[in-house]
Amino acid sequence: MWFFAIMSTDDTRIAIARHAAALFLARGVAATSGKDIAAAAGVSERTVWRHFRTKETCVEPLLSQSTLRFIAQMRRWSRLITLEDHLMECLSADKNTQDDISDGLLVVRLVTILPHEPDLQAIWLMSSQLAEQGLAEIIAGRLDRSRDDFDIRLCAATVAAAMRVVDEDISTAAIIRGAVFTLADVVTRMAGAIRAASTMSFCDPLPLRRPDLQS
Amino acid sequence: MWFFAIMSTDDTRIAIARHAAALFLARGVAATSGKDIAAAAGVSERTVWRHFRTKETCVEPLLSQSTLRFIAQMRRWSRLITLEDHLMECLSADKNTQDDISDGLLVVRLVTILPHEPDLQAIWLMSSQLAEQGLAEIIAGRLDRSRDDFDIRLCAATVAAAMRVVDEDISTAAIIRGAVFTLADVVTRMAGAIRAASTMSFCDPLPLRRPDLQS
DNA sequence: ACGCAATTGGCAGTTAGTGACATCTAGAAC
DNA sequence: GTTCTAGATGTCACTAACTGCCAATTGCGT
Repeated sequence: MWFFAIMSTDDTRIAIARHAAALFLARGVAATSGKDIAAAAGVSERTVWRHFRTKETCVEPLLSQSTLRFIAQMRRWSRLITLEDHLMECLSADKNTQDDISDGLLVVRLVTILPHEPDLQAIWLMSSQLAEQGLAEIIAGRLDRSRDDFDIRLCAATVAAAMRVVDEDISTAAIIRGAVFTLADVVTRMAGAIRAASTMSFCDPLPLRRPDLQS
Repeated sequence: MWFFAIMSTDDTRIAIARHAAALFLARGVAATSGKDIAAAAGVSERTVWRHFRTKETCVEPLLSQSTLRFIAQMRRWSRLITLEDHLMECLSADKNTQDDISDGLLVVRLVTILPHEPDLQAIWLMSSQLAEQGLAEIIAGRLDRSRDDFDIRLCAATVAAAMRVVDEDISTAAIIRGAVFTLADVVTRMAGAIRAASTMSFCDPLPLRRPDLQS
């Protein structure tokens, strides 16, 4: 029964990620050692290196977690619903548990220090690419295409890039300039950017697949 | 006169990058040590670490060199010329020296192994972001806007993402499947993707700036 | 020829990361 | 309840990655 075992390792992974993020935010990446992260997370240094190849990648679960959750929500996007309506659901239901909220804050704060921390920037871009792959499947599903089609990959890449830019813009506006955004604000900006960026039209209601083509 | 001195350091940087790329391609990143790279490049290990923070970043000059050259060409893009016509110039003039050709081949081959080498993937994405910044300036210049405008950054991000996808697609098609592309093929695909991805219209001839607004 | 500034090499030392093996924990079987 | 077992963690020795310091070299200006 490796299922529960894996859950627990994911727990330690995310725990390490949270403490690593806090330390990176407090002192910067260079001034934080693997030993520091291990001590803060209450595990041995060996355990840190067992879960992460480098100290920078320690924050990766934090970033990929939020994108994976978003992608999982997007998978439920009905073909009858507009992008705006579904985004509204995704981003409101997103704020579920207390952990999700504090993790989201950590991510937003991390995004604001990306310009000074090139190593974290690389991780951030990788997590954006994770979103890109997920989006490729979602868009492919909506348009009855393969996720490997060039057009689908192109569209997913531009949409993922647009979402990343909106993320960065909103994060810096919120943390650096103290701006406050309502859910509607975020949905409007995100949907607008996605619509502008998309190279194929998948944002508005689409005809249902013919039943005989589906399960 | 630090000018020639810097040229020489750039020379050693690119020399190290070429040998590192060759080794990464031959044995993979994990099986290549900093000592190996230093020996192949004919410099001391200390010199490698003086120029690069990690062994993975050793290939970065190779990637950024090609994007920087492309960006430099794009800066000369006249407002009276269509994207296709200027791309034709950029990509044909691109194949200038023998070094440029072999470097380009190295880059293309590196792109094909990105899926197996996550560390190199991060570098690749960073170099795509470098292109993004350059594109932001170019697009801003064409549209008389600031490179910091959200709309400009958004457009630059989507265009850079599109170019990256085309790069990846063409590279794998060429190396893995042995496809052959003419200059016209590449220009057509690249321009098509850029046009599809662009969120603002900057690809076609634009009215000249009024002379009194310019130098 | 000399001096200066920038680059490089050598080497000691620190930090990052791995391998091998013992220990611990928690569910499964009896 | 005891035992068995698989997976996670800890300990420790070790290699690879990387830094600081200082001497040696290079290349250009005077």
